Amino acid sequence: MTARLKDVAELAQVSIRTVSNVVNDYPHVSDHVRRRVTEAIQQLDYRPNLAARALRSGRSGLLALVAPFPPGLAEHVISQAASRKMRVVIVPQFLALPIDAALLCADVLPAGTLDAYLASGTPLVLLGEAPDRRCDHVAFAPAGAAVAHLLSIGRQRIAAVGAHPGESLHRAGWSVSAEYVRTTAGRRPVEGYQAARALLEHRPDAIFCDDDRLALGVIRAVTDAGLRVPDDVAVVGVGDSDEGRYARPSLTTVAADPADIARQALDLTEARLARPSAEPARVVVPHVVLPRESTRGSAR
Amino acid sequence: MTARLKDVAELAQVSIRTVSNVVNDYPHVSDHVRRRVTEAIQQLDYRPNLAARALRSGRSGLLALVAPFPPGLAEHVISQAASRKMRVVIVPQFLALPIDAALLCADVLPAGTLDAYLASGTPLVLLGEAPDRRCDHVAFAPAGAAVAHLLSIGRQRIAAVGAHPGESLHRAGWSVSAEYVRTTAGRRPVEGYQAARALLEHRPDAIFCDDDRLALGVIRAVTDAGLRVPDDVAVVGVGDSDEGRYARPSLTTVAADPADIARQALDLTEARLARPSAEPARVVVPHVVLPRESTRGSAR
DNA sequence: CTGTTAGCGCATTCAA
DNA sequence: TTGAATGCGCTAACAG
Repeated sequence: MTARLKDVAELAQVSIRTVSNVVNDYPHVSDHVRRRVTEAIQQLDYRPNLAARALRSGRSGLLALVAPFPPGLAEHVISQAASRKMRVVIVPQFLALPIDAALLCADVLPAGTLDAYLASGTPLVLLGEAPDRRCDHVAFAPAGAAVAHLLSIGRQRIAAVGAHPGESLHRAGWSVSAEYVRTTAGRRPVEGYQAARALLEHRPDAIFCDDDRLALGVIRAVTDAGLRVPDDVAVVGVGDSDEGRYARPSLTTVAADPADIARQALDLTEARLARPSAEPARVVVPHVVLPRESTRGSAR
Repeated sequence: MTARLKDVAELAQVSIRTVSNVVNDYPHVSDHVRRRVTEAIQQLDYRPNLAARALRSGRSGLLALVAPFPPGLAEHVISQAASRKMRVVIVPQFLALPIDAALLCADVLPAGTLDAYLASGTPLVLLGEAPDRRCDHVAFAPAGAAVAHLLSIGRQRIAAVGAHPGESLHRAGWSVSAEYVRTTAGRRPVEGYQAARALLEHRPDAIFCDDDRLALGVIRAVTDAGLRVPDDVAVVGVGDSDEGRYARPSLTTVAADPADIARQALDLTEARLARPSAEPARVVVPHVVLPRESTRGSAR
């Protein structure tokens, strides 16, 4: 049988309340008592029942990252959340967990899901480009920087692949005709591959992908078509993934500091939890282009 | 104010018990009543409080996948779990969540963590090679198939990179000297890259990596060293990742059917939950080599 | 087939 | 600074 607060209290000869105080790091416990309680906890291998705690307190201390969530970013969110006494879970959909808040990548949300999530009443922080006035938002719009980089290396016929490539480019002040745009539902390489095959018929000299994994498929499609990257077609991704860095050619990518994104997202989350009815906030995180072989010529 | 069972019961003019029955799909509810209750639920936007449910029932219906967990496998576990009325969360560490069971990739566990997890009393299912007699286990040992494949294409000086490369090869009946073995803590491409740089001094003609992501770094290291893949050095990974499939050269990999692994793991989980004190079980899932360019010559 | 009710383990209000 | 007692929302045992 698993130990309860009551068992610890009996062993330590104190009340339940005192044990609770110790467990939750309340200040007003005498050192003597605290030690006795701590020992009892050890001895009984007491672990708080989180379901009970969540029920009673109305808070679970859990922050959900809704998949798909970039692993490189998740890493930072997890480590920073720990120092803020929040624990992180990654959930496949917005499943009914007793969570305090959720982080979502706005750009890959299927239509309509955001409404459903909002209806749940759970505080939401959106990451990415698509703006939504109804919730907090860490904004990150890489298309502009990507296009600027491609223009700077002399590319003219810039195509785009991703969730909302037309809108992204448009916001970046760059308009392209429809045949230079391919929308993908997900961000797997296979989707990039297929999109690129279609795109290549129109002879772009550069392809911007709103995710590195898409870009890896794009590179393969370009080279399979007998074209060279970057000589014939330059490719830019987003996110600075490990795989892109070690691909051949290595992938030029647009990225923000993931620690920065994580910090902003957690700041917004904490602020929201402290003041649930505050106006939705929005912060913009800066990003940089990391030029690699896919836009500047192979190392050999 | 969020609606409770009681509110629904009042609106639907039935008892709390009946509402609970409807919510939990108990059979013995008349259609008429069921409809009234369902409408009340809709009208009040009632959502069960999962903390309360977990506290009361002692079960959360949650299966945790402990990260790092291969995304391609997680996908199958998630979809299959849904049809078994289990929900899945991915947790960064074995954090104190009210979970019913956890799936762990055995080969990447830091030493000592398994003991800690076992001590928690949570049912555990291990996936991978490293055997542990204390818990259920879906066994998968790709090294043998990888080595056989490399031998079949005439390779002799086979090196290995991964979590326990020496042991893996040894179990596969293939012994290598220490300079052909590099152990990595994680499975990121950078670790494969560094391991391969060291390995290349000893002129292997093949490198087996116990994970595709490692292998991508290895390929880059080999080509950066001015050697060709596969002509000079063949490379084999494990896991059939999307990135490996679209890399250049595309990555030969050893993989089991992820749907099969997921099914076995969930079968073991369900059996364990049904009979917590049963003897630990072990199932072996078959795997196949998927030959691609990294062992058979580039497409062009 | 449906109503009534007792706790699950904990945080917390009110006393002391 | 600590103790006793209440109830969070729900499931399930018991009753009808």
